[in-house]
Amino acid sequence: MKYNPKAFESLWQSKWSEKEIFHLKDDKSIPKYYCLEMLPYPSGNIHMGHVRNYSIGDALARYKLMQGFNVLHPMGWDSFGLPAENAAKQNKRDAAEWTYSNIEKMKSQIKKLGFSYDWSREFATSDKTYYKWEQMIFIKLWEKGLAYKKHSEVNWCDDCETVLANEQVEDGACWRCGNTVRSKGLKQWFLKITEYAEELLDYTDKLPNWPSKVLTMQKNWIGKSTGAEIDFKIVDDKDNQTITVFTTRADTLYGSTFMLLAPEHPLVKTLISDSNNKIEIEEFINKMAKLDNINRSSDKNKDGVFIGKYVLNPATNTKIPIYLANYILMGYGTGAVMAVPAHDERDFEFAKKYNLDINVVISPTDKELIASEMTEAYTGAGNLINSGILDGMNSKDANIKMIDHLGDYARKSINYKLRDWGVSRQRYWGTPVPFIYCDDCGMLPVPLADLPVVLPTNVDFSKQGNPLDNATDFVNVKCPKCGKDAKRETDTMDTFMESSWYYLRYISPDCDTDIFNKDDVNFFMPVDQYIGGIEHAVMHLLYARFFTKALRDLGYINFDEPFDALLTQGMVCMESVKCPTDGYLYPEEHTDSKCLKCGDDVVKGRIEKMSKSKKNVIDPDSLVDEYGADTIRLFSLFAAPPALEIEWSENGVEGGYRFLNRLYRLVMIAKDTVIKYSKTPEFTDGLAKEIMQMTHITIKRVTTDIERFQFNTAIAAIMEFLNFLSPVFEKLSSDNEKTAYADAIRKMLILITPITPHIAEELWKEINETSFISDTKWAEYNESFTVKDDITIVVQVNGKLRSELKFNRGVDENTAIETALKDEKVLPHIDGKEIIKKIFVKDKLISLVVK
RNA sequence: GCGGGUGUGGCGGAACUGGUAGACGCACUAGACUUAGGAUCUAGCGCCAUUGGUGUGGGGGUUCAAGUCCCUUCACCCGCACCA
Repeated sequence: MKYNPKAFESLWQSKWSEKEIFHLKDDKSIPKYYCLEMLPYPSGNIHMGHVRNYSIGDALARYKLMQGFNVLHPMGWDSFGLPAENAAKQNKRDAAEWTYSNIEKMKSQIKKLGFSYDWSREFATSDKTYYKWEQMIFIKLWEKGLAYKKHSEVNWCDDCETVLANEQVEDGACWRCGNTVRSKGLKQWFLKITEYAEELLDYTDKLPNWPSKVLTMQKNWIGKSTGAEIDFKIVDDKDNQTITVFTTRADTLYGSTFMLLAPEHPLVKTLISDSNNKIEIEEFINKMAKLDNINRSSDKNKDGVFIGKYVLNPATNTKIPIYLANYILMGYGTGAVMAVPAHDERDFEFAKKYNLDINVVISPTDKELIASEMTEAYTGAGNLINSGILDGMNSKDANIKMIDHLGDYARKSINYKLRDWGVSRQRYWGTPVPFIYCDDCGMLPVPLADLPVVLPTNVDFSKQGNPLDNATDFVNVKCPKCGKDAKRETDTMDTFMESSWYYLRYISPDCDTDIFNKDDVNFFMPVDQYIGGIEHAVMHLLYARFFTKALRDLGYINFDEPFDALLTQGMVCMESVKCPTDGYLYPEEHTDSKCLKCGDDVVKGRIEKMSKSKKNVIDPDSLVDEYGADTIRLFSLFAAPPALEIEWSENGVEGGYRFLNRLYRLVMIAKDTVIKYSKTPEFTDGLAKEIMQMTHITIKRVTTDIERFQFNTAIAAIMEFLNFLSPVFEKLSSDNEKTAYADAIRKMLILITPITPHIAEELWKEINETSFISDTKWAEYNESFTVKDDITIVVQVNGKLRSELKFNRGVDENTAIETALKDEKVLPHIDGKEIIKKIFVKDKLISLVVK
């Protein structure tokens, strides 16, 4: 009678599927619970990160189902993207064929883990029945002015031959392939996410169930600064032009001794037209133009050039020189800055390099600043000096007064770092942007009746660039307005578009009359719990929030935020082994200490995120074959709380397997008793009472632990319960004791169901239960049964633990303290001393202070 | 540099509102059973020593009582980074 998961796991999976017990119920009177895990990219194989993500989600979804919620727990595939296209190119396989066969493979791997997905809602985002509606959303956004096309400098990856959103550039490199990103001018589609900057920021304070880390990252990404725009008159300008700067420190205007412009600033061309060092200036501009944004900002050295012109500082009315500078970005603010070298580090460096005036206008309280002696800018707080009307004020007041004082020359202004989302990709395997270009009628959306614009198959990958450009059948089209020959847009959409609204489509995946069924979406949204990796903190999670707000404003939905609660699970890590000469090694390439390739000593002990390049990947699929799904699920949840990283440990997995073995053995030994004694036990005394107390204490612990996602401690509680029950079986004598024991076993199986559902079903069947344990009602506890009668009161003397005393619960203060004062372990510490304080904490502790 | 986080046995980690630090698991030690097995069971297991002392990165503070609260300091991890 050995635990043999292979004998029954797949059997139960088929039964669940056959009886559709995880399908959403068509009944809006049942309270809903939407549990969602981030949908995977179908690379072809699941990895441990998936297993962990889905084990967490599944434990929660199953728990909620057992609690009686109508649980929506879907799964699908984020199936557009570059790898399919690369496979098509390299292996001459059709991208769709490659993608859908990967989906089949991954689906069978996921299914072997026994997750409670409602597979009837499954879709792939590359299905035309999905992206049809994405095209419709795109057109609706365009109609509302939230999608537009413009020429722009974009981040370009030569390796992937595509544009990257700002969010997809990491340290100047492509987030996908790591290649250095360069700037390139292209006509591009954008979504106006900046229109929602303020609301997206505002709501970061209204998402209490999101990790603060994610919210902070989004806040920083949106990057709001409140300040002012100030106009500076250009000296001796025939057109009386002004240059507008953005500043957050209008209070320091008296200290502004020069102005800085971005080399691309639109006024530069006219300003330098009659300059006598025009050649030098143009050289500088060309040098900057060659460096792209990324390379320019990675060089922290200050570089600039004087353009021979001046503006008037509107506060001091003095002439100050205009420079071009490498660190001024055209993309932020107005591309022009009032430099205040005394109080800005960058401006200070620049002033030192070019020998420009430094005027102190903020005086710290503890010292006097002397411009000529300063070695760095003073950016701290202080009071205004050398600032005329502002003298003596603090920065905040001075700021307001300055703007006010300047009248028409200044106005309050808000700036964001957030840029509009560039969604054009010059790639094949993505959703076609549904637009048509007609020489006569201009750019037109594809009529809604003609959607979807279907991605063609059999495109030619042999030429450089976007294969769609050469797909003549696709490109050549009649103008929907005038009927003449026209061309299709060949840009496809960023794949983050698909993941921005898939959670809505799950609710009515077969809806063929609209994007989704609005009533159902309004009922089942928002997602109650979203679970996924922290790597999506900014990109996906910000885009999805934006989509939700945009769809709300288009009238499709009536809520503001898509995800009520977010859980970001930690990484799955594993020890890596590195050889000084041969790099990372697979397990079979080294012994305990030596590299089998070259004989060098290996470096072990570094725990790193599992990745192919570090050769420290464990394949979940083969682990499932070896131990069964339950063991893998159990260990994934037991090793650490969900938010922390876990270190995969073979020994730890074995430990989980042993536990399931012990569970299986005990239930098989006790099963006849469990079957025979099926009534509710009476809460009396002795062993029966003890068993019942332990049962109810465990139910309480597991319930509260799952509620706060502490699956590790929930499992620990069940382990303790099993450790308690195992030796008790042989001690059972009375009927009530046996009834209490049988009840305990049943409850234990219910409690473990969300974590290890297969063994729970199997043992449930063994004790002659005919229903599925998976949709059995969750165990409830009686608070009064969780309270034990005998308690231990600890005695501290001067804060040190001296004794433990047994009492009945509720013992009164006097009795307890009197007993403590006579206790032989306490006496030596109070003998001959004066007791100056006695503290009594009911049922817990006595603290004596003696002198 | 800015922002966020984490420091508890040999290891992963417990400890709700301050109230017996180290639950549970791994590893380890000893023993039992043995057709010798990396199975199972029993016992032990923070550190130092003899009663006892000491202990949650370091230092200080509040308190009868601090892993938990306050100040300070160190180390590591993550995110952003010339954003005016």
